[in-house]
Amino acid sequence: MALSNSEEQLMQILWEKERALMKDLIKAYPDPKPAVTTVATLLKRMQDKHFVDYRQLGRARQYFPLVQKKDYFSKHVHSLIQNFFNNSPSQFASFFTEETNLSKKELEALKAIIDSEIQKK
Amino acid sequence: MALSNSEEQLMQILWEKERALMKDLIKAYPDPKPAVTTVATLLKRMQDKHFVDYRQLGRARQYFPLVQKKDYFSKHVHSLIQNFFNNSPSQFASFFTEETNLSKKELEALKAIIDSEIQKK
DNA sequence: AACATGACTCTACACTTGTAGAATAATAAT
DNA sequence: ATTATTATTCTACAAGTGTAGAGTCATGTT
Repeated sequence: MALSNSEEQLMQILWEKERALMKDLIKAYPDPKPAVTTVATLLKRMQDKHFVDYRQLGRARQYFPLVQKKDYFSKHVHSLIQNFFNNSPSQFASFFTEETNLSKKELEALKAIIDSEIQKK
Repeated sequence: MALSNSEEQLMQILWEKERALMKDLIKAYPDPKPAVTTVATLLKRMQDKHFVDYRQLGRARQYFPLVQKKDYFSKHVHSLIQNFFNNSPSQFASFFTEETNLSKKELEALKAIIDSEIQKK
């Protein structure tokens, strides 16, 4: 099951911190901060969904992500590509390149990456 | 306000058809097809969200999208980039290139596109 | 010892989403 | 005319989501 929006936001914080106590999480939220109970509820739901777990450290819990940001993200992109580009990554890529306003420098960098990928083939 | 999943699915059909009557929509759904009333509900909600409108054609309604697939998609990608790549399109691009398994041919094609984008700068 | 603090669980509640039956209206087919 | 078909609106309901108060328990503080 997928994360809801507010769960995903919390997940972002966890990915950044790698592991965190409740107070760290609250601290990381931008204003207006949610109530502690709200975050607790989200964390519990995220545990049910197997996205988060924790370790009991003394009296506090240290929460940490069970899913890598990279993997999570990867699924997103793939479903985007599937839904919007007929499952064609290259179609997506060209759309992306034209739409996103990359600077010349960024484009050059990207080209270099592509070149190195081509080498690998 | 954003489209929900099932609304988005319906939107895909509409984008493909450009305009469509109820029966066309139902026909376009894969099995198991939803009830007509379900689609009607979705359409109404989508109208409320200003994603869809219709023209009365005789006794039937011809539905059509108010939002371009391209624009809608663009927002998605941008928010992905913002959430996952710290707002750096080039970071995203390199991740994408490495993750998605593009063939050599696709990579070459992509490179050509990038070249032409560079020219424009 | 008494109280304040922090973290967690329970409970709740309004809103959204997925899904569709019932009722209605209009037209098409017999 | 009677009936079948199709599209629409109304109503509903379970599940999921966003948000948080109340209560509890352990610990830190005075």
